[in-house]
Parts: sequence; C-alpha cells; structure tokens
Amino acid sequence: MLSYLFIALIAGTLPVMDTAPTNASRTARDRARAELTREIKDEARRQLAVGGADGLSLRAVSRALGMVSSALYRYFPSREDLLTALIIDAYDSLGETAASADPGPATPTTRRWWLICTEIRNWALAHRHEYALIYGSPIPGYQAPQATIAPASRVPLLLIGVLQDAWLTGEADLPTDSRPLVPELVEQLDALRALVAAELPAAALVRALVAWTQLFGMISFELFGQLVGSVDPSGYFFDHAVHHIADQLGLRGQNRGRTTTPPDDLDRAEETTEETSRTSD
Amino acid sequence: MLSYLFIALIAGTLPVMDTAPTNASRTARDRARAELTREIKDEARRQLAVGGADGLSLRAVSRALGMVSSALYRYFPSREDLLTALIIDAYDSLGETAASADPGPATPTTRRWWLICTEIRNWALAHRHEYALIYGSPIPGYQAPQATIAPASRVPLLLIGVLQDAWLTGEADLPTDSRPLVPELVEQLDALRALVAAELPAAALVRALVAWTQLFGMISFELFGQLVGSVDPSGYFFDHAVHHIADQLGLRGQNRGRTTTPPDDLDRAEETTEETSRTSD
DNA sequence: ACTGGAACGAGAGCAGTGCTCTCAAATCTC
DNA sequence: GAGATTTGAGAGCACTGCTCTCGTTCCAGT
Repeated sequence: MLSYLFIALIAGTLPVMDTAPTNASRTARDRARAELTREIKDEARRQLAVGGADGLSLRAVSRALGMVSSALYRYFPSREDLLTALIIDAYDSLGETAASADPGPATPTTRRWWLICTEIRNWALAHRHEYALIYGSPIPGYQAPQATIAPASRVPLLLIGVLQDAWLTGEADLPTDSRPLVPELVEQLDALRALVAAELPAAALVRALVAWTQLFGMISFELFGQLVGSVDPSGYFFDHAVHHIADQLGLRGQNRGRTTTPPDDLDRAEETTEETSRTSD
Repeated sequence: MLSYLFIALIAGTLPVMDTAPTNASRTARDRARAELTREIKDEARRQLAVGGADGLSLRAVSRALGMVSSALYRYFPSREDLLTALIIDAYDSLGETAASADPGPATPTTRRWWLICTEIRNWALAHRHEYALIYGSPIPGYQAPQATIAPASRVPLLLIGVLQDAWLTGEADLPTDSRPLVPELVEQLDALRALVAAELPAAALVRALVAWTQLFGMISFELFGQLVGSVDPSGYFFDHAVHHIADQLGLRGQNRGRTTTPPDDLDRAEETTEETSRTSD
C-alpha cells in the first residue's frame, strides 16, 4: 500500500522519457522525432534479443531502419545512451509486469508473493537479454546513470510493500529465532526504512532484502547457465525455493501457488524470434 | 570429505590446461609457447581488470606484448577461446581460494561455512571483472564449453561437501518445518545426489542449492550495483545473511564468524592493480 | 509572410576491432 | 644436414563507434 505511493513518488522524479507522450506533441517534427526514437529502440531491442548487448550495433540498427548511421546520433548521442534507454525500458517493463501480477492486498500474502515471483521469472525467461542487461554484469565503462535507479527500485519496492502489508495486517510475524543485528546494519536499515517502509521493523526488512537477493540470484543462475548440471529444468526448484523464502519471510498463509500450471520450462527456445511460427515444436 | 574426491575426480576429466606443466615441457619451442601463452593470459587478465570483457582487445594484448596481432592467433584461435581460457582460470582461482579457506572437517561447520563464504566474497571483490566474467551475463554468442563446467562446479561441490560433513557428524539437522518436495524435484535431486552427495537427503540438498544461489545472488547484487541505494557498504548485510543462511541449512553450532575483523568494504577501489602499494589504506 | 536559426539526413572519413591470408624465418624431427 | 612444422610479420578485409561537413527541411519570431 504505502510502497505504491513511493513508487509513484520516485518515478515522478526521473526525467520523463519519450515513450508515452507521442500523442500530445506539438509540432510535426516533434512527433516524427518521438516515433523515430521509438523505432530505433524497438529495432535495438530486436537486435538485443538475438545478439545480446555485444551484438547491438548502431550501424546495423540504422541500416535496418533505412537511414545512415550518422543520422542515428541525432537521437542517441552515443551507444551507451541507447543502452541506457533500453535499460530503463527494461526496468520499467519488468516493474510493470511484476506490479500487474500483484492481485493486491485483498489476496493472501503468500499467494501474492508467489504470483509476483513467478511472473518476474517468466518475464526474465521471455526477455533473457534484457534481463541480462539490467541484472547481469554492468557495462564496464559506465556507472549506472541516476535515471536508472528509480525504475530499478520498482521491483524491490513492490516486494517490500507486499511484506509490509502482511506485517500490518498481522499476516506475517517475525520468527522468534531471528538473529540479532549488528548496530551498523541497523543504522543502514533504519535509513532504508525511512525511505521505503517505515512501518516495517528492521529485522523484517532485512529478511525482505535477503528474499530479494535470493529471488534474483536464482533467476540469474538459471538464465546464466549455472544450474545446467544440477536442477536443469529449474521450474520445480524455483517453485520450491519461492515457498521456502515465503516461510523465511514469516508469511503464515497456506494459500500457496502451484495452482494449475506446472512450471513449464519449454520456453528455453528463446533464440528464435517470437514471431516465428511454432510448428516445429 | 567425500566431495573432495569428486572434485579431484571431475577435475581430472577436463583437458589439462597449460598453466602448470611449464616445467616438464620438452623442447625449447614448447617452453616458449607455454610461457607466451601464460603471458598473453596475464596481459589479457590485466586488460580485463580495467575494461571488463568488452574492453579486452586482442590487438591491444598483442601490442602490449610487443608482437603483431596475427601472431596471437597462433596461441588462441579466436577471442572467444581466450575468454574461455580466462573463464576457466577464474573458476579455478575462485575454487582454489574457496577450498583453501576451508579449515577442514575438524572445525565446527558453522565456522567453516562462514570462512568459505567470506573468502568467496573477498575474491569477488578483488577480482570484480573476473567474477563478472563467470557469474555475470554470459557472452552472448557462445554457450559455455564443456571444459568450463568442471571448474565451475568446484565451489558448489565444496559447499555441498561441507553440508554433507555436518550432516554425517550430526552437526546439521533437517528443520522439522521443511516443505515437502514435488516428485519431479525429488527426481532431479536424486540424480544430483548420485553424482555429488550420496549421503545427503534430498531435503538437505535442496537447502544447499538454495544457499548456494543465495550466496552468489548477494555477491552479484553487491558487485553489479543493485544494492547501492539500500545497504551500500554491503559487508554487514552479507555477514548477517551468511549467518541467516547457516540457520536455514540447519547448522546448529554457535561458533560463528565475525571474529576480529569487521567486514571491511574499503576495497572497492579495485580499479587500481593489485601490485600497487597499499600504503594509502 | 518572410527570414534567421535550429534540427535533420547524407556522405566521407578516422581510428579501432576480429580475423584471414601469404610469405619468410626459426625451429624441430628424422 | 634436409624436410617438415611452427612461428612471426605484414597487408588486407569487413566491420565498428563516432566526428565533421554540407546541403536541405522545418519551425518560430517579427
């Protein structure tokens, strides 16, 4: 609940990207510029999906769009800026997907947690290279620009918000065996609480952080090939771990996931573009 | 204990790399070749440390070594092969570091666990780009060659071995609230147990896997900049999480880490080469 | 309505890259 | 020592990100 406010708040502070306001643009040149910007990003995303970040070539993008390469620099001053735009879009896409997978506070928290986690993984499986772009090794040259931290915090804010909802309604309780926190960590957690989850005690917040890193650690391991030898179709392992983490979070509800659809790992044929007909499968 | 056997076993199956046997080479040409191969990798590692994988240029390496770029192709047939060699070396380096941080079964398991985890993180902090090379987004073009999976499995085998030791000596017990496993997951875990940890029950093995992903998920988040806004010097959080994971593993000992040295995060000035004098610290 | 200025696309060009090919020298093997 | 193999050097190809210039197009203020 509260976290949604902060999402909106922080999201409001970042410079407005040129995705949405294509409509209300004034001049024809502005409209053409917005559209071309979008087309460049779309084509770049397409190339990203097949070749990864390394395979993204400004010349290839401009070639696919029928323009000359130097013209592309009118829209993105460098390759890094294009990548930054793609990173922000990816964060936004994932954040929106995760948020829309949340049925809201009326649903039992354990189910909310499972739904959100599963949807995050599904997004990652469907957008492997975009996931790698934002959660993989950072592009060596540059540090994440300030504009990326707000979209990046949407997912953790959502997860923390879910836990806070459960905390406020008494649906989650702090396990009694919770380990004491060193003062330095409490200090960091207090600063964080003031920002995102004032109602959540530090001992619960640190569990949310652990759950957050655990969730994405698992997805990264699956996508980056660390699990190939062990739990190769990783859906069952993921499912189990998500339930395990829910226990760690102190969620007490019984309404767990695994409703009807088993975790399908058939979608690892992601190298083929999604528009391809799926007859051979 | 048993796991060490498997480490040696699996390590024996991978093609012998040309790092060690520089000595017993027969001809002078062979010796020169081995040395040059090592020099190339050293220089490549040096460039990796400043520019990441993207900044690694064969021409720059050959230039730094005073040779012409085409000559380098006598030693590594492509850039990917050089990267693969660096990946294997990085896995080996991390695996050896982690193994040598393990004081052995005589030490209480909780302490072993903490020592190994801390040393893994320290290695990652000291070799950020090498860590990114092996645990970050995979190089888009190629799939991990078969030769990398053996060195890659050293660390998980070590961690599982530690847990198995604790299990055999009764130092770890399965928490009673452990969640039941779906049959498909049990099947995967049984296959894995047959390979690496026959004595470990499936419910314990899956906890080890969760701990493994959790550990590296945390390190990746710290190194890849996901924690900058929240728990920025991440040492205290890491410390707490490692203890938390130890609890999740069912380790009962009290001899935890955090002995004398607080987790220092001063070493984030990693851009400076390690040969630099550390007087300023 | 016109004009000055801003934005734009095209083209050439520069320095850099991975990689291939050819050719001569060095080295090993018989 | 002769033949075979390996090595290093150089030129070259296709590609990259990026810059600069030069006309053209469009917008805005008078």
